Amino acid sequence: MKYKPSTLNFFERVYDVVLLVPYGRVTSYGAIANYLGAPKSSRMVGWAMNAAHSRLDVPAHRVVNRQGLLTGKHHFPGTNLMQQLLESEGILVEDDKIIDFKNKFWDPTSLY
DNA sequence: ACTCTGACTATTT
DNA sequence: CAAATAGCCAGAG
Repeated sequence: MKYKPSTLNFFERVYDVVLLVPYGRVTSYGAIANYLGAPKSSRMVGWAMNAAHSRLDVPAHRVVNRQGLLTGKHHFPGTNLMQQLLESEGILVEDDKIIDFKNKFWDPTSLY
């Protein structure tokens, strides 16, 4: 079952996927984009996150780049809120990088 | 319709 | 390993 390639729900889809991220786990923009069927639109995911700021309470802190770096931490209020949020979920972060990222990584395609 | 931008990623230097 | 480059796509002015 394929989704419409329309960009109509692009942001909504991103929000849905982020909301599906289990507690104590993180995912990457690319993974979300890939799940949406647009592995090349990873930047759009980040863009959606930017818009998510004005949207629902999207746990954007659970979304990091492929290296496990908290690239979007500068978009959060405060200086290290994102890191604190992650640490409060049991995710260790050091130097803006998630420790044992590979183990904490959650891929939406794993839902299958 | 055109141009610029960006919370990315993979590849190359 | 760090920095630079190119590809990529959709939103905003």
